Amino acid sequence: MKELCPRFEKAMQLFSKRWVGLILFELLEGSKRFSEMESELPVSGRLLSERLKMLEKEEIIERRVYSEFPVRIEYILTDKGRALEPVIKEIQTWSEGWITEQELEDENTKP
Amino acid sequence: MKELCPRFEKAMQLFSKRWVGLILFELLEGSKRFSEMESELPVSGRLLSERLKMLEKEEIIERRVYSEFPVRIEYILTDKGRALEPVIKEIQTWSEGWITEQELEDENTKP
DNA sequence: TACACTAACTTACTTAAAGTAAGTAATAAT
DNA sequence: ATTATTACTTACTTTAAGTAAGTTAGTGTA
Repeated sequence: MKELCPRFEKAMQLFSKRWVGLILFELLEGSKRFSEMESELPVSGRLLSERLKMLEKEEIIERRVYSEFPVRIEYILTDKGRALEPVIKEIQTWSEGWITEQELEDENTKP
Repeated sequence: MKELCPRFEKAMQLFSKRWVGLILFELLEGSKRFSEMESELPVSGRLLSERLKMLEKEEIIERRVYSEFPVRIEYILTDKGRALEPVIKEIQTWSEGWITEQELEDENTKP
């Protein structure tokens, strides 16, 4: 196997984990709480927790704890995370230009 | 659950399938044969076949059959597929700017 | 005619990741 | 003591990914 760019491979490994793109999309709007993301995305608490932990480890997001009642925890993008904005923007642009109404309908009539 | 852009969601669904990004990266270099991609990427024939079929269905790639001996089959990006170039480029740019040597080493010493 | 060669897949099976639902921890108000 | 609230965990089921062996179609060679 030929070696392709290992940095690109690593980045794709991140992106190809489910929900990562949508979580980043959410956080580009500003910092969010766990429960906000849980209600805005069709992701379960279990996976959201797992992904946030991973993104924190990768230093793409930061977890901020506010000792109020009840406890408030906010997730916010780091510089490394904010640097992903152009990627998300390009995916948006592409999806708006190339994903047809038909394709979306097919999705919705699946179950 | 709030409805976020369904086109963006659909696009992320595509990207968050393993190997899709790397297959597109390969095909941006030009048309490729099944065996070429199989040897250049650490993906098995089973999944490569599955992903190519999916990308063809999404009209991102085209499958061209040349009746030679032995049969030659080439995969090539459609306009819709080539329109993904900026996405791939932005991921490359990000990965070059933000993925550290350290992170890559950690990966390699995992097993 | 039979056997071998090649590229491009398939099929059958194992392992890992994702989805679901119920449960826990910490804190404070009643 | 009981309830409320947020942010998770744990245990379990289902789906997707990984591995390896097998199949198909068209030649070409003995």
